[in-house]
Amino acid sequence: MSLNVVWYKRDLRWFDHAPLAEAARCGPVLPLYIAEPALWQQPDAAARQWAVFAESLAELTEALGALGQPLIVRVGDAIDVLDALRRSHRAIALWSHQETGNGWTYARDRRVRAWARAHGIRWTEFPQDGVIRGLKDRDGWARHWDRLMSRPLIATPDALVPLQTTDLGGIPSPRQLGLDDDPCPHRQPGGRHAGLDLLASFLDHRGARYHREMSSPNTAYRACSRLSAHFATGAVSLREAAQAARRRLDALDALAPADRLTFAPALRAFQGRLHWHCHFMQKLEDQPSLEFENQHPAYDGLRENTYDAGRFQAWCAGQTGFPFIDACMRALTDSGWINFRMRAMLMAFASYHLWLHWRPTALHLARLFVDYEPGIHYPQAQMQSGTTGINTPRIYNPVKQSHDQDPAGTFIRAHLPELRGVPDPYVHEPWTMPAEVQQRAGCIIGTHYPPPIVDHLAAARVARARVWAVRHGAEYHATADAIQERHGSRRSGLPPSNPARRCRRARSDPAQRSLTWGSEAD
DNA sequence: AGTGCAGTTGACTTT
DNA sequence: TAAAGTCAACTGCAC
Repeated sequence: MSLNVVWYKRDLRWFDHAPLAEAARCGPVLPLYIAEPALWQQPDAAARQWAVFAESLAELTEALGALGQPLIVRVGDAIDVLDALRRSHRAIALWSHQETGNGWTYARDRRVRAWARAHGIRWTEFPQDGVIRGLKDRDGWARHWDRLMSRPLIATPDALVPLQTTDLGGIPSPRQLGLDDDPCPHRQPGGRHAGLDLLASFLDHRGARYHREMSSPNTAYRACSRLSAHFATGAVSLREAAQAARRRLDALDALAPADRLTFAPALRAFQGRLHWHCHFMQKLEDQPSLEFENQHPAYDGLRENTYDAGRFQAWCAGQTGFPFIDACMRALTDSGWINFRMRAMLMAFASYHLWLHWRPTALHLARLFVDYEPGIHYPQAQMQSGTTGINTPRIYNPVKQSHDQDPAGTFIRAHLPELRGVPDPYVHEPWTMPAEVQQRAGCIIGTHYPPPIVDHLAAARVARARVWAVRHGAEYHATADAIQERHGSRRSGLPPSNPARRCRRARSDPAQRSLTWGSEAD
């Protein structure tokens, strides 16, 4: 009988885990996590993400140990580790989830596939999160997702046969993986228990006004589920969250009408976010080049040659002179999380107002997100930069957003101590403070806080003109229609410019408007 | 009390 | 998920 190696990647749980359950039915299981230094040294990786993984791994090994066989942890290259197992055991079979990761994990999986084939090792991969590998056509995707999400959750094996393994290995430190220091004082904890606690409190009370409170960073930290980090590590399965939300929605009938009336739309909004989470991952699964290249090639060359390192530094440091932008960036740096709308604003501000190419800015955000999910990140980064070809460019006004989302300046003052003394009328645009008010506020513009790095109205005007000039170019629309056909949601998105298809679209489902970026299934 | 006008609001379209 | 522009309906007010 062969030894069944369950290769954990970003599915660090023991419940609703198909590879573990199937492998356990076939014989003895060796649960394995390979901490790959080369992966953690990629430019999108950061120690804060590893910290969440490490906490999840600690719980995983404890839980598997209770079943009979703790997790075995190895540090090194995946093929070196797997090949060592192959050589020390008579026969092995490999079990895992399919991973929709970045280009590096995609290449690693192809290497492992070749290695497995060369040695006659069976590698069984299970789909995760409703992402379909080798998808030819987006039609019917939403129905497929609904079907997958309503399948029964997979039970944890009753017991695992203990192996006579000499060395379990330990969870490596960030330094062992080559990670730099990455202080994140308000990071949320990793691990399945923390994830299940969040799910329970979100469905019990925190999420009651989710759809209304997700947009402002003043309310979002509490009112969003904050499950995104746990979906990224796989400590909680998307399906168990979707089914818990479903059950909660069904149970709302017992509530007083006043509670039901807000909670029901909130839960439906949450379900929508879970759907969009996978919708975006499917995009990167279908087209891994979205991590590196403009989705629509007509935008090639638009920003590449105008890159301004000083602007990039100011944006990264939360020193652009726009208080709301800077407060969002500093809150994100401090906690590893910010709500979807502010992520979109930060990205759009960098791409439009500062005219920075999305690659370096997307990598910076990736390193700040404890819930970094490549399949959501790159399609979103491109969408907020106007390079997809299928989404209308949306340019956020940093001052208007400030008034809308933080009218009293609470969030700004919480994260920009240098602005605490600035009176209300100036907190959104401190550069308009007269000199004597600056004196009294203890905030001299140019000394304590920078003047705005750009004239935001003029910068938005120029950016809009540049992007629309590309859209009006010859050749643009034929390519855009092809992209819509391949990637566009069948529920929403721009109507194609082909009139025949526009008619067909008009009869399809009502527009589902919310989208997700990491978090919001957060 | 009706009319004309400026300014406002909201729905809808365009970029 | 944005913001600006357009247009029509509406409001307050002077005459």
